[in-house]
Amino acid sequence: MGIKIEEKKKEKRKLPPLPHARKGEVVTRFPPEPNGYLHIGHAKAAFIDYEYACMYNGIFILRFDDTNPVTERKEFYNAQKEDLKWLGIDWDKEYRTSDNLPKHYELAKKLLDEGNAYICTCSEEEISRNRKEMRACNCREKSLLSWNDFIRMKEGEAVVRLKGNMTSQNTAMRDPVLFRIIEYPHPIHGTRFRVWPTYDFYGAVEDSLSGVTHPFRSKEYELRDEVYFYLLDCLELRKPYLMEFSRLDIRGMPVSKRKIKPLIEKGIVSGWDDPRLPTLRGLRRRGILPEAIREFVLSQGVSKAESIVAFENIEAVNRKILDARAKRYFFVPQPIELHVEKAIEGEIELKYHPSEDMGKRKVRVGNTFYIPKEDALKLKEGDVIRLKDLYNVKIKGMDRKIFGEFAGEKLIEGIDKIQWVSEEYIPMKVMIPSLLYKNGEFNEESLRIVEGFAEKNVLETKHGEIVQFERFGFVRIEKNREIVAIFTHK
RNA sequence: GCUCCCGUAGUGUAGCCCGGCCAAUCAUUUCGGCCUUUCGAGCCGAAGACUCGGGUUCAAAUCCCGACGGGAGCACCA
Repeated sequence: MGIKIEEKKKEKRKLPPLPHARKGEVVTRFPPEPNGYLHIGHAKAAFIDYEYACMYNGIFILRFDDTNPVTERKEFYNAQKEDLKWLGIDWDKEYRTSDNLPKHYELAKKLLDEGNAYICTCSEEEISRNRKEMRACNCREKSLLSWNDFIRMKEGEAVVRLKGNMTSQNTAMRDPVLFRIIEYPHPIHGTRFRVWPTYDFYGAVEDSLSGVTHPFRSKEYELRDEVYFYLLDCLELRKPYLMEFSRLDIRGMPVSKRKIKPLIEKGIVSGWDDPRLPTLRGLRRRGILPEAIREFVLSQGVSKAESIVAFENIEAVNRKILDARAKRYFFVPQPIELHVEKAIEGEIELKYHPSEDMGKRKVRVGNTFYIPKEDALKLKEGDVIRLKDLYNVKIKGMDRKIFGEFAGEKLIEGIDKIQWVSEEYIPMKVMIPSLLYKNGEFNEESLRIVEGFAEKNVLETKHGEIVQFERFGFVRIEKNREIVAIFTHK
């Protein structure tokens, strides 16, 4: 019975079954645009795609939707791949949408030839106005321009539009733009292409051609479903089973690139990896584990219901995973000196973990210690405290420092056990990130710094290692010019 | 404004398609207790929800209509 419960607990989180899915025949895809760093919202999409492919022994494709040369940047192709790998996501195939442009052009000609699309020379404003007024422009029926004319035109002079339905209730169907001209070098193809497809075109076409059976996208595309299927009908292409899910929203934390970018530009946060940010790099610096992100993100499910989650939910998942793995060290915030008479001097051993076998560390102790100010302030003469894992100390008096006396090694029940450092300490700063916004307003205290002394053994940690400072919280160690810790959570 | 989507405890989520076994799942949170040489983890217990109003039905969280609330779209951006 006990075993059964344990098995159940360890069982990995699962997604609900996929409609119309058969083992071995599911193909999913994650299609980021290489124009920025991935954030937790991307992680949700990527995990849903990836997990479903795994669940059905299917194929998972990584596709770079790099069809807007103005915004794509070369460095992000790799940065995004690194972030996905960090999450523990592997893909079976990888390609760029931009590599398929010749195929897209072929299909565009087909649409034009068969009267399902037309070349429109109206201005953006005219197009917008006509859409609002549900009116077709002259280009729609009377244009004599061909694909070959189009590709010789200048940026802004003309676009290819789908012949949808200008009187549709769904504004997305009112002749959406399928191709536009952009005179701007592409990070991969340089000036090889000038005509670029829009999302409505390549999204549907690529899903269909690459064999994707279950494409997922976030809810804001819902209105475009009709375009998606109509286009594929015109092109006589296979129609995948399209599904939508709600975007991830975290209270007090801007998730979208749109909201994060200005914060960086204004210097409100230090960069894309600022630990206050829900970018994958920010979360990583903060000590959030990829397993926790997966667990959290999948717990949100694939529903269309909008929600604003609290960051505590991520922390809770993370804490449980971390607790079993993180080594323990002593860190004393705002240290106050404690002088102990009749102290036992020498070298002692402390366990790295209370229950897991991780070995021991050595600490030299003399008669001088430091304990946290917060604990020191509570002390009165005559109190007996315990230096955790060491011995008891009776408080004799205090002025600037505290004076105490050795009071036995035997554990006394019910007294405070306080973490400490001996004279073998290193000064250390802990950065404490918290929510960027509170009640809708910028939180001036979103990044606090606490100074203190850590036991010297912290020097042995690796850059990026996550440890627990006992009674203080989990932190991730960064070793650059100096050694600092970033607070993860309690 | 118009159109579409969504609405289960403080938070998130299962259930809704195929009405009854739902006096509604799980997690988080909060509060008790146990355990523990950490303010962490673990264990036990408690608190707490079907937005509202109508209708259909023997029976509605589940189906229908309406209201209200939230979100999205109305880009040559995805």
